[in-house]
Amino acid sequence: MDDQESTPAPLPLPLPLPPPLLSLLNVPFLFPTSVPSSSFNPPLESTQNTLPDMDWVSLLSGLGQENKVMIGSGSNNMMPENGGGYQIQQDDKGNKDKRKGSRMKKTSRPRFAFQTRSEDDILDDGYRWRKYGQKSVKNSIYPRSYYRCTHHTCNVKKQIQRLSKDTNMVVTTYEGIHNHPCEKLMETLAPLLRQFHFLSSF
DNA sequence: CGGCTTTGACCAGCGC
DNA sequence: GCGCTGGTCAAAGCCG
Repeated sequence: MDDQESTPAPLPLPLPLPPPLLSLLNVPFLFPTSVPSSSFNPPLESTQNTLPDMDWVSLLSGLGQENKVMIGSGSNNMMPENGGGYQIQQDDKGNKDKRKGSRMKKTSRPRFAFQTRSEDDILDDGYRWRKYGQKSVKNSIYPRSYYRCTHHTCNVKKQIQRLSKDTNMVVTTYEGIHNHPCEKLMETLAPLLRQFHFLSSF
């Protein structure tokens, strides 16, 4: 049913790319484009440096702590490989949820959580999202919002939650990989691609 | 009128 | 087994 379950491992990229580009490359990593890169903060510098009021386990759950992969810090902390986010994976044994249909809580899809400093809850990552739920969560005065990609064949979800102790901080968790190009990006890049194609023909 | 948000209800996982 | 919690559904309402 869900053909995203067999997604290949993320490609190591030399530079951090905006989400639409990463999506085109089928790389399950996103970082905010609507905030200055200088204000971007990876959720962890190391596994010890957790946010005091952020329930990361809960936010990234559905997998259980034993299945959570925390990637250490590195020189390029924009990259998930270098600690720019959590990558959540799950082995076959972990997928023991017996729920039917879309109420499945546990998935084997990759998850990435990113912390951004922004006044806007919703980061413009180039994709269209439809909100399908909002829940108040424990230990946070702000609710958690649930979004789904509006593309017909795309099943990517994201959760957005603002930190109660640092109200400028927004934690965005992406689940799954877009299986379609970003419309906004394609519109933006079309002239550039044409130019590139023209120049490369020489 | 279609697409989206809001929001209460429902359901399953988990800890005790 | 029970209660709490998180994730999702779906009806109702809003908006362009």
